Amino acid sequence: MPELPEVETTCRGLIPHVAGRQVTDLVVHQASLRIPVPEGLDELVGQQIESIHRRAKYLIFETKKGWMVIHLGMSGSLRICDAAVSLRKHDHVVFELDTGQQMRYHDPRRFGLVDWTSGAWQEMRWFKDLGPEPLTDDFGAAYLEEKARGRKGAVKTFIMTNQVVVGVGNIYACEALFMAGIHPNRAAGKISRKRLRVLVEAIKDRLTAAILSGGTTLRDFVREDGQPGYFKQELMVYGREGEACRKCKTLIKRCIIGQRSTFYCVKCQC
DNA sequence: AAAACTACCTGAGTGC
DNA sequence: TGCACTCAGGTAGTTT
Repeated sequence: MPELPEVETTCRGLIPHVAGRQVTDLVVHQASLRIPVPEGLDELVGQQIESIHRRAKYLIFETKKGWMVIHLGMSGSLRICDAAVSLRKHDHVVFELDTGQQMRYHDPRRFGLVDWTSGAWQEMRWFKDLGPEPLTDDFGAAYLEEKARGRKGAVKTFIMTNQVVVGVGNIYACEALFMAGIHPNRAAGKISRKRLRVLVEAIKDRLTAAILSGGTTLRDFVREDGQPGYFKQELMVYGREGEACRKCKTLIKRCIIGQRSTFYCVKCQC
């Protein structure tokens, strides 16, 4: 999926087109997503989108009547286009706006979700056990050290755990660990506070840089205007198995950690 | 409590 | 050209 930078890119791209606009109609072409698209989503019709927020990898659309929550799963995207543009396969939910444009939720693998609540969004099950946002001061070395204490599992799995910190997926976990010089398989609880500080800064740095590049497009991700993100060019290890390390020329290795492909440099990371 | 594994789904790529 | 197979950005839920 879209990890945090891709969701943030989508959020920023949607705001000029959607914030302050009214949703005049809504058509669900495929309700069978990660959870069924709820009936209550109809309440959105006639409402003005006051603003769009991001929490973790969730997009939150604010109206006076309630909140729509969208997660892009592994292959989802939200695009703005003219109503005349023909629908594509996997355009599952179409939102008609009072500008005459449409916002289309597209998701081949259907791991994403579209949800609605008339209560407080924070009370929804998606937000119950989430850790801090990585780009805020709530996420720091002291916090991470406390969380890591006693953990014997791989640090890579650890930083990808949403109860620890949100928004770090497989790409940016690999990239941040490379930048921090930490081997992805090292036990989380056995990393010094000094190195955790470096890791925290590496996570913030890579996520921030990726947002500036409009995210990483491997296959599916596109911004609201259909353009790809350009951070792929800056990847140091992800997807580079057998290629030369950009720092030391050693060939990049791939292994499986927590069922996920993991890329690292044996010389730069220990 | 934490770690390990499962399930959800389509499409692209590879090897035969 | 077709078939069988592997792999892919996430995460909630279940089992060990």
